[in-house]
Amino acid sequence: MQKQSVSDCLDPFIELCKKFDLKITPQRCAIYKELTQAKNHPTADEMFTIVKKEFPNISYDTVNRTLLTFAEIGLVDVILTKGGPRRFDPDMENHHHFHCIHCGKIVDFYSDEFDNLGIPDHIQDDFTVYTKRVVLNGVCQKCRKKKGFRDHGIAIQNKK
Amino acid sequence: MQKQSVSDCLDPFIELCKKFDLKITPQRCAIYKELTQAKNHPTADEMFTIVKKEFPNISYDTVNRTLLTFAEIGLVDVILTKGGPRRFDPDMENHHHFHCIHCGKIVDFYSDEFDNLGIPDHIQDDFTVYTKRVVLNGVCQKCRKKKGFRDHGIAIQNKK
DNA sequence: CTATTAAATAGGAATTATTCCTATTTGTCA
DNA sequence: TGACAAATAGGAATAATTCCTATTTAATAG
Repeated sequence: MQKQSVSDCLDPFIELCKKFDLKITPQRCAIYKELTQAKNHPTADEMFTIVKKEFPNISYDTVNRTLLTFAEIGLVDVILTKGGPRRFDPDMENHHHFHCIHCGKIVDFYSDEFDNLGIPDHIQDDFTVYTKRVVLNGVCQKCRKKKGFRDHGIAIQNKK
Repeated sequence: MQKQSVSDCLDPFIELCKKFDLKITPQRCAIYKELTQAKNHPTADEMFTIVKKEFPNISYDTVNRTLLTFAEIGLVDVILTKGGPRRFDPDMENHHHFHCIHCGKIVDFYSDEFDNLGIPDHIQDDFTVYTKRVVLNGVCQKCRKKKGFRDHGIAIQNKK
C-alpha cells in the first residue's frame, strides 16, 4: 500500500486549525503526524519522546499543551487512568473501553449494539454530547490469575 | 425519618471486610460511614477533611489508601477527571456519567436502556466485568454560554 | 486474658504529573 | 515588510499520589 504524501496527510489537519484559528506551527504538525500513527494510547511524555526525534528542542509543555488543544477541537480523546498519567486516544471512531482495575490496562473494543445507543432526551436538553463510550470496569485474565487475587463476586452476567 | 443505628449501618460493611480478610479498624469504619453519606463524588482530600472531624489524627495516606482498598472490593468506584484529583463514587447502583470536557463537571444520570445493554461475548471470554457505565463526553450549558466558547461541531444527534 | 503476629496506621519524605511563568520567537494578516 | 497576538522553550512551582519506616492495633490461638 502506498503511503499518502505528507501534504495529503496534513490537509484535513490544516483545515481544522484554520476553523479554530489555531496557528499552523511546525510543532503542531509534527505532533499531529505522530499522533495519527500512534498505536494504543500514548501519554504526553511518550509523545514527547517520539516527537523529540524529529524536533529535538521541542519542550514537554508544548507537547502536553498541544495534545490538550487537540482534545478541545475533537482531534483526540483524553483517557484518564487510575494510577498513571493521562493518555490520549487518537482513534476517534466509535469504540469502547475495557479497563482492568488491577493493572490499569485499557483495551479497545467495538460493538454495534453500543454504537447504536441513543442519547436520553433529558441529557440532550442540558448537554451537547460529543462522544459516547461504554466503559467496562473489571479484571483481565492475567490479573485474575495472579497470586492472591480475590474476586469480589459481583461480576455482570448476561441474561440467557 | 429515623436514622438507622450505627451498628445497623455497619453490618454489611463488616461482612464485606471479613469476606476479604480486612481488619475492621475504626479508621475504616469512619471512612465508610462518611462515604455512605457523601453526595456527589468526593476526592480523597475532601474525605480526609470530613473524616478528620471525627478522627482528628487520621492521616491523608490512610484515607486515600482506604478508599483505594474500598474500590478493590467493589464498595466504591473510581472516577478519573481531567484536570483534577480522582474522585470516588459511592453510588454503586447502575448509573452513567456525563462529563463536561470544559469545566470537568461530572453529572450522574440513569437510563434503563443503558442498564440493559449486554456485554459482548468476546469481552466476557477475556475479562470479568464488574461495572458497565456509559460515559458521555461533551459540554454543559454553562460552558457553552461562556465567552469565547466554540463548538467543534461534531455533536451526536439521535436518529429520528 | 494474654501473647503473638501480620496488617494497618501516622507522619513525613519522595516522586510523579501537570501547570504556570516569562522572555523570546514565530505565524498571520494588513 | 511590519505589527501584533499567539505560541514556544525552559525552568520553576504546584498538586496529587505514593512510598518509607517506626509504631500501633486487630485478630487469632493458647
